[in-house]
Amino acid sequence: MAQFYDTMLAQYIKNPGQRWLWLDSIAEREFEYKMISFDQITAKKTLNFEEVDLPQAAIYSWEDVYMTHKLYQNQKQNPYITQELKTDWILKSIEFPLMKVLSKMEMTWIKIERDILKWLGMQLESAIKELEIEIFSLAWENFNINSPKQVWEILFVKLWYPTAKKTKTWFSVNAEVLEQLAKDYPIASKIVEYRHYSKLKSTYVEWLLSVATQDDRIHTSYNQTIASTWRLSSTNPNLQNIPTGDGIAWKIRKAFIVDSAGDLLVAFDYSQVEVRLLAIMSGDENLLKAFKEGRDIHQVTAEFIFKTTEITSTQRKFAKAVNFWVIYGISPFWLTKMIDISQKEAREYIDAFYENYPKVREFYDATIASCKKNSYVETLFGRRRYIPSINDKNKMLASSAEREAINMPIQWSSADIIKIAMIRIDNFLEKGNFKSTMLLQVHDELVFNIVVNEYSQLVVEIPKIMESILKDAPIELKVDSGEWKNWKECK
DNA sequence: TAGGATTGCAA
DNA sequence: TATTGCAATCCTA
Repeated sequence: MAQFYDTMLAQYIKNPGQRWLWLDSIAEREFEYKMISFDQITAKKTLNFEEVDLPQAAIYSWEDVYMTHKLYQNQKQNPYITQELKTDWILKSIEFPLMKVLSKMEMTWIKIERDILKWLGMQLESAIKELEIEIFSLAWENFNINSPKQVWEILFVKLWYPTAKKTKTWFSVNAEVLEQLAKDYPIASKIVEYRHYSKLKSTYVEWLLSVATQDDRIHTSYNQTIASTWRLSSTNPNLQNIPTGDGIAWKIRKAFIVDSAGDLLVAFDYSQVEVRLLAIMSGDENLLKAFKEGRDIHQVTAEFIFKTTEITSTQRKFAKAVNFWVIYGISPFWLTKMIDISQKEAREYIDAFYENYPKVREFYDATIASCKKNSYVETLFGRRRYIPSINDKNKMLASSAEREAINMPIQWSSADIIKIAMIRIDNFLEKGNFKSTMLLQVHDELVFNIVVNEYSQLVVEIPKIMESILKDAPIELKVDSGEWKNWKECK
């Protein structure tokens, strides 16, 4: 394997929260060296680089090379990037190889069906028009519904509706506030509906159409050094936030189609990675047992909490929220907000959870204690994140740091798992000379364009690779998959 | 015209 | 009173 190294990725892995990772920012920060900027040398881009005086261009280029090398030397001596901390391993085994996989994915364009989007755009357009008329008549005047300020004026100043004021810097009129009002005032629900449709129209339908090429293909850029969680992010367009909802929203996914007739679009997604990781990392017997028996984890938690095997759908919903709480570390207050229960009940449910998954509690206590002592937590793969605020005198800050400390090792380990899976799958496809291609990554989901005669093999092999990332774990990960003609049907 | 504030979509 | 992202729109500076 060819040797390669990336100073930006190394810098990022050291501190994913750092915002400015461009070479000139790092040079200034680490070496107090101010590099010549591109703007400077091209007189604010009025010149092409070829037109720049050769001596100047040479110095500019020399700086790039020199500083990169200097940074590389610096990183090699940095105690953080050593074998001991596994950072070196993560760079060589995950981040660097992933670069190649991502570049391939960026060059492989996903196809869309313009007509579906255009048709959808028209549907949305007429729905928006109708709602606009209704809203204006309910408000007794025309105004800009997209302007929060004007909505506020109409609802609370002109119409004197109860000031359900939820302030940040001003009065909020977001969906949550409006839905409260909607019980008594139809205009509020109309505005919510209006916003929903116009969101879909401008952010998805129109945006996708505008970034699509002549031959109806779009591609996204994956950023490997943006997220403070070491996850990927996607831009131009962002394909990681395409709606999944049930209404008109899901029709957007219908527009993502196969490359050529006969192919299949297949999505493989990790099922409940976080809870499985919690089981693996805490070693909790009851949690592990539930997974070994292939049981529905929310059902199992519900049985623990409500001490019966006859679980209603509401009880399952509650249990699901409790599982959610534990993984994300949200407060009991939030739990009462998500499901309609008292704080006392929320406490009881949470206590019941810990009672029945005792090692989860131990794991959390140990994680928090170690974070308090060392100011950092680590993921399964040894990525280290410093959370000094855990020892802050400010109680709010400290407790939010505690939540972060228990949430991070679980949630962020999954970012590595899928990255490793992507590298292995790419290897597998390359070695076997497969024509099928990896198209998208959406945090815990991978989408492929699969050529029909490779289907039977890949639909077995890809999940197999994804599920076996953690070799010595007591339980395997689980991947759901299926065959489809467009992305919408993947769900 | 740039950028903050608000809003809402995903995992 | 969970986290991380990207993008649209409005509106002020």
